[in-house]
Amino acid sequence: MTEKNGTEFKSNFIYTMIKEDLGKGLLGDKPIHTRFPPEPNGYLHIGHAKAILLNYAIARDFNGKFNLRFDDTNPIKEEQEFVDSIIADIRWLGADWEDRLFFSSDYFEIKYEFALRLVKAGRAYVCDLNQEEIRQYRGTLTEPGVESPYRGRPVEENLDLFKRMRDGEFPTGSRVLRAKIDMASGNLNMRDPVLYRILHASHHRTGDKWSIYPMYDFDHPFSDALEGITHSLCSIEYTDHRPLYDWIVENAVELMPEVVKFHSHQTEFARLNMTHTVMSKRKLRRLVEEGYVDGWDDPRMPTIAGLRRRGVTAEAIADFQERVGVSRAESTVDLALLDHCIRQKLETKAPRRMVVLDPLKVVITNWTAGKTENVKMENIPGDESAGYREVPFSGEIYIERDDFMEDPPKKFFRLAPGREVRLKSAYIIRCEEVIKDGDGNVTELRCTYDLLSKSGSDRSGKKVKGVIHWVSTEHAARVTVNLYDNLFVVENPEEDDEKDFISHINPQSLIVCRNVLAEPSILEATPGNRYQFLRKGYFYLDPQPSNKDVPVFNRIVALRDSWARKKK
RNA sequence: UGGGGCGUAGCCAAGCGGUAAGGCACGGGACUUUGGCUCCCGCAUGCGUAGGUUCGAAUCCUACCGCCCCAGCCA
Repeated sequence: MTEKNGTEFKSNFIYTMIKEDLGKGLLGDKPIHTRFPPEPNGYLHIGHAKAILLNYAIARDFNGKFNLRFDDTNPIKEEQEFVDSIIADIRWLGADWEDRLFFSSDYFEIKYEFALRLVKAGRAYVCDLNQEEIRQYRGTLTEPGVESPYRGRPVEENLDLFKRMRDGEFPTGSRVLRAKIDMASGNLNMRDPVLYRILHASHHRTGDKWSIYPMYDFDHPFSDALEGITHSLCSIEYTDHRPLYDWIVENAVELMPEVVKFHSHQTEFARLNMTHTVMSKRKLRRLVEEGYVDGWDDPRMPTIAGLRRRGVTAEAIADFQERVGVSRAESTVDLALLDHCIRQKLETKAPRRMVVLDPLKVVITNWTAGKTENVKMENIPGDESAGYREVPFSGEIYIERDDFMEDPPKKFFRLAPGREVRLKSAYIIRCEEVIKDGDGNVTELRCTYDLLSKSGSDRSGKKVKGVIHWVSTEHAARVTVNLYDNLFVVENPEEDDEKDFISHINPQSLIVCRNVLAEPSILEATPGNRYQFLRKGYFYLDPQPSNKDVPVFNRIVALRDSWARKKK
């Protein structure tokens, strides 16, 4: 087993199936070929990432090919803006389609030819029933359908009508082309499904060339077969469509032998759901349109664009995808798993910085007035190659407000009256006096430091349990920090059908901290930089802040905090 | 009441007739100049339920139960 080739250790039903197909020589010398088929009508989210990375990984692991093909058969819903964002997102994720970027609409002409041949073969007919009538004739879940009165239309008449549909002679919605299959089938998809509808609409790629557009069930299998896709993966809800998929491909192989030589097969797997978020396009759109978030790329959104802007790495998403696995069982993955993957990838890569989010002033009373001393800090613990930096220390600093407690519980080992704590990479200080304002709020701590306790050359003999971060007041840089948290307070915002999912939004999903104090080296941050703010979490320099004067850092994910958990 | 799919730990998920992998979460401990990281330990006499076949069943058979999807000229 090697790192690059995952076929040995990835144990899921799809890999198993492919290995069997390969073992049986089912593909001849044809390489494994997958595809990701997005409809350009919205932004991609992490659920799509699962599909993208799965398809891509299969191609990579089996030395096959991976296509990107836009399913653009409905001009009314689709836009160029979305093809651009989808391409950018997939590229960022690292899935490589090489030179195989396709559009379903590229094949409109050959598909039309296929439709013609179906008609000639007597397997498709033009139906004049209106939408409502078609619905009624289709029957119900428990009752069989009734055959359309146009089902027996002669081939020549069908041919004539279908050509005239293409020529734009008839109004939108007035006629459709249907497959002649089985109106009594228990599977509604087989009750003479619509193959083409009349749509006088301008398409983002073909313009006004067409006035008929193919339906998914006709278009998708044919496009797969045309591209030589060996394994066509899709989500579970398409399971019912598989007989129709096969019907189309079998007919394509028979009727279009000059272009279709391979019978692709559809395999379904469960789509990804995650706790504390929503994944449906409709709900995500509502969040954007009703202003609950700042757009599709808001860092709280589960969109690829949102995750990217938050600072999540593509590497973490790929790791997440592999850990989640693939199966046919409906599942909702704990967001904590994604958080774990994010932290794990950043642990050894993100340089450390000291940043105080909620400051409490500390004056060191026995420090020489006006003196500044530089202390040396490692950028990444345990990684010499990441180097060191100098951080200025002085007699007035800020520490995190919650690193002090006036009346601490037994296991609290940070600062408290009379207690000692180490200032990271500097000295041990003792809290001598607590200063409060008129309302009893702590406004300042008076401490003394131990000259002998200097980090790296400690001769004090003291052993303190607590180590806290700090920032020298005089040298502090000011930055803005966006603390992002789960968008929803409940695990499953969609659980209750009665209650609008909006009501579960976390009012604290974004806390903006302005005038946050940071060690001066933070100003060296350049776009794309990720840091660990000591004891706080991983942060990403926002690539597109609204205010360019002050750096804005987005919290990617908080550090694990076993103290916070213990407190509960 | 038709057709299809799915039930293995709190959440994912291997397992394919030989006696329940792994990850996350959780609990405990060690280490620690990040209450981080790392490292140990623990965590299903049990695989939706009930029967049956078998020397042996999560795996095979039967019946039941529960959840999800399908009646777009959306994908």
